[in-house]
Amino acid sequence: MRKAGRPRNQTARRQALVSAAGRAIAERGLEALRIKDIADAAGVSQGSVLYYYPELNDLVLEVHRGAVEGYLASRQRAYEEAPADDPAARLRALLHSGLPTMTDDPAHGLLYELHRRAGRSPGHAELMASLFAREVALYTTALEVGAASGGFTLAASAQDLAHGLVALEDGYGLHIVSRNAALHPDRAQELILAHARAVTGRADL
Amino acid sequence: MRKAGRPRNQTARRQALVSAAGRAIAERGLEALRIKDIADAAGVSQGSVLYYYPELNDLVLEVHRGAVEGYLASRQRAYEEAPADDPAARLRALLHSGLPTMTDDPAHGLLYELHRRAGRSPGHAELMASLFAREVALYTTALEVGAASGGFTLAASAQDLAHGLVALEDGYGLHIVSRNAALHPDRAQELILAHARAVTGRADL
DNA sequence: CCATTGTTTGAATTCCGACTCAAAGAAACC
DNA sequence: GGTTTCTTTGAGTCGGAATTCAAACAATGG
Repeated sequence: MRKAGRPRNQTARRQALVSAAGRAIAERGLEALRIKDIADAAGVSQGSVLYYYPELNDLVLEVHRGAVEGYLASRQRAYEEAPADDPAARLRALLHSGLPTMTDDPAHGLLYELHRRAGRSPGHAELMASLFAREVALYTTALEVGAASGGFTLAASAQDLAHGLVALEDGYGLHIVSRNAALHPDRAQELILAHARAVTGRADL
Repeated sequence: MRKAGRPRNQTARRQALVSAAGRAIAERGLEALRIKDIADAAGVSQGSVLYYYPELNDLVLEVHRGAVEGYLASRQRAYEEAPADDPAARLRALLHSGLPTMTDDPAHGLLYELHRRAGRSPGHAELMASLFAREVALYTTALEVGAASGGFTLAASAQDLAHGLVALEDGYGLHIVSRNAALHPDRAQELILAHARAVTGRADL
C-alpha cells in the first residue's frame, strides 16, 4: 500500500477534504456521516482526515461555508448573465435559480442538510443567516432596478418583497427536498412566479 | 429498586414512551437522541423502551405522527375559536398560530426537528406532506369563506394563495427556529400579515 | 395458592466508530 | 548523502451506546 509523504501544500489537501466531505454529506446525510466516508471520498486514510481536522465540526462548518458561497455565487452569476437592460429577465433568472429542480438537487440538498445544524450551532446559524440576508439583498436590488427602469410597480417596499420571495423559496424548497410527492417542483416554481408577477405588476414574468 | 410486573395496558405505556421521546427529542435533538434519554424521560429502564419499540424508528415516527396531529388540531382550534361570522378574524387567528413565537417554540421546534427525516424516510415524508396539505386546506377554506362572505378580494385562486401562505410560514419559521438573529419573529409575523392583506384586499387584517 | 403469562430490570455482551500512535515515506535543506 | 520535518498510514485502543438475556416480579386464571 502506498504511503505518500510531504506533498504540495496543506490548503489543497484541506480543499479536497472539504469537497469530499460535501459529497459524503450529500450522499449519506449528516446523521450518518462517518470519518471513514470522508476518507473514502477523498481517497485517503482516516488518519489523514483527523490530521487536518482534529475537530470534525470545523470541517463540516467549512463545507457549509463553501456551499453558501458557491450557491450565492451561482445565483449572482445567473442574475448578471441576464441582460442588464432587461430587469424583468434578470428577476426571472433569479427566480429560476432559487428552487431545487428535482427532489435531489445536489446544491440545494446539501444546503438544507447543513442548515439542520443551525438550531444548535452558532456558526452554522450565522452562515444560514448570512445566506438569507444576501439573497434578500440580491432580490432587493433586482426589484429596485426594476422599479427604477423596468416598469415594475412594487406592491410594497423592495426589502419586504425580497424577504417574501426568499422565504417562499425556502418554504417550497424545504418541501421539495423533503420529497413531498404532492408538490411538484414545477408547480412550486409557477406559484412563486405568479406571486412575483403580482407584486411587481409585470404580467410577463 | 422497584420491579413492577404486569401493569395495566400496553397502549398507555406506549403513549407515555411517545410523549417521553418527544420531550427528549425537543431537548437534545434527533442526532443526540439516546435510548437512555427516552428511558429517563419516561422513568423506566432502557430494556422497557426496547420491549415496546424494538425498532427505534417506529417510536420516532410515532412521535412525528403525534406532533403533526397535535399541531394541526391546535391550528384548527384557533380557527374555530374565532367568531364564525368574522372571516377576517378567523384568518387572523390562523395566521397567528402558524409561526414560532420564540426561537425555541416547543411545538414548532419539534416539528422542524422531525421534518429533518423526511428527506430519507418515506414515512416521515408522508407525515410532512400530509401536514402541508392539511394546512393548505385550512387556509383554502378560510379564504373561500372570506371571499364568499367576508369581503375578501382574492388576488388569485384560494388554493394558490393558501399554498403561498403555508410556504411563507414554513420559510420564515425555518429561519426562526434556526436562530436567525436578523429576523425577529415579530417582523416575520408582520411580513406574512402584510402579504395576507395584499392578497385578500382586506387592509384591516 | 399454584401456575402461567406478560412486564420490567440491569448487568453482561456486542458492536461500531472515534481517536491514538509508532512506523515509514517524501520532500527540503544542508 | 544525511538529516530534518512534514505527512500519511493502519493497526490497535478506547468508550459509549445498542442489544441481549436470565432473573425477578405482578397480575390473572384456574
